[in-house]
Amino acid sequence: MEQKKDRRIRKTRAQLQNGLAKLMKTKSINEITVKELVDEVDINRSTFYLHYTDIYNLLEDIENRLMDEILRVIDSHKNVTDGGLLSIFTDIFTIIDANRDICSALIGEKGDMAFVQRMEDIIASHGVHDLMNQFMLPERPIHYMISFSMSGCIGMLKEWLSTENSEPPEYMANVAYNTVFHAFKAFYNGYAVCLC
Amino acid sequence: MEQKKDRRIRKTRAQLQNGLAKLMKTKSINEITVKELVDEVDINRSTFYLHYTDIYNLLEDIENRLMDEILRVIDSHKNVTDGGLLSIFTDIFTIIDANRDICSALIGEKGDMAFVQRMEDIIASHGVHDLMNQFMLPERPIHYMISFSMSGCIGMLKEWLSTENSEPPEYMANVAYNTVFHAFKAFYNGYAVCLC
DNA sequence: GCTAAAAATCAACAGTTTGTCTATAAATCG
DNA sequence: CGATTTATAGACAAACTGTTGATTTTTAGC
Repeated sequence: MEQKKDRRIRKTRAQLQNGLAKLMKTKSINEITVKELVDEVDINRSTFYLHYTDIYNLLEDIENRLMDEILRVIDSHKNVTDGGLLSIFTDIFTIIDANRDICSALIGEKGDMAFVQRMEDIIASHGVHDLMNQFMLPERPIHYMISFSMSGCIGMLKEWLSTENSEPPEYMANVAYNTVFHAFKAFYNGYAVCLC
Repeated sequence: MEQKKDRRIRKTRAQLQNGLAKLMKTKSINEITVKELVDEVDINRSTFYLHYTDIYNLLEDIENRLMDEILRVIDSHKNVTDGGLLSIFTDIFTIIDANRDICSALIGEKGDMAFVQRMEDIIASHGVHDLMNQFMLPERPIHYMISFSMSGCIGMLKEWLSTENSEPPEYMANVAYNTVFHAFKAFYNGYAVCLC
């Protein structure tokens, strides 16, 4: 889809994206001005407006790149029948590990809730069927269970990103998968006695 | 602690806080200017700077009010020995229900990650001991489990706030408590066979 | 390599918001 | 009531914004 375009375009946008990621490590997104960013990466301010409308539009572009990457890898083995959720988790943790800087900014203290929401939606829409097939669960309260699990995974992710030299992506994918799996299983078994 | 101060001060700050909550329903916090807010509530711009340094400082004040309210209720029955987590959940869901407008803004799509983090920390620091006592869990991976559960609760909260005429706070507290409880229990039972 | 096209730079512009300042009017509490 | 505190009003320089037009540089395709 995305044409490769002019080399200058690719270079400029990469500079701006990396520059924003760098600035976001020192201050929150709302404090970052266009002028400050273009000074940082030594690009003319007019050039910025040639590509983006404002800082948030640039951030959107960065998020889209990440999302595209994740979606592409997920799609690449969607025909795998079993272990769907585990392999999706592995993919996501791996990609995030490769983009640690920007991801810790996006998911951290001064992060972007909309991005987190998109992440949750992706996991939910691609991974939940896997669990639905294993447990026959009633429609109603399962909604809360899904929200719980997806946000829970983000929480693990957040914790993982906040520590240096942390566990490898594969380990994290395992922990996340097992936790969600057991949570669903417990929910399934305990549903009749504890809820409603 | 908080002196009641002058009536004018209370009135002005309340106006600004309500005005921001109202504006946050239509646009994200970063797009809201001081000028726009004072026009909305018909207060002189100089007056705003008499109380707050900027919009984010005002938001901080709002969050602090909420946090104080939650902490006060939690403290009020900390001497209760059992069912600690459940009663904390009930308190929190009740207070949030009473402040639905501002809470859905803070936790929603364009919300404030720092606020969410504070909420998770409160639940974790006040409610986790309750679970620790019931399950003897190893120190290490339990950290991820705690993050998972706390973020999971926020996820439920988010889902709950996003729907009109939703379940009563007591019901939600029950669902959240049971989900966390069973997740921990499953984690405890399955730990040896599934992780590490 | 040459050339037409595209992109980056530069300087300048009006418009807005910001934060601070003074002086003045109004409201509060004792 | 009267002293004190707070809100208002207007003005100010400073910074950032978003756009424009003219110019230079780089690119892709032949």
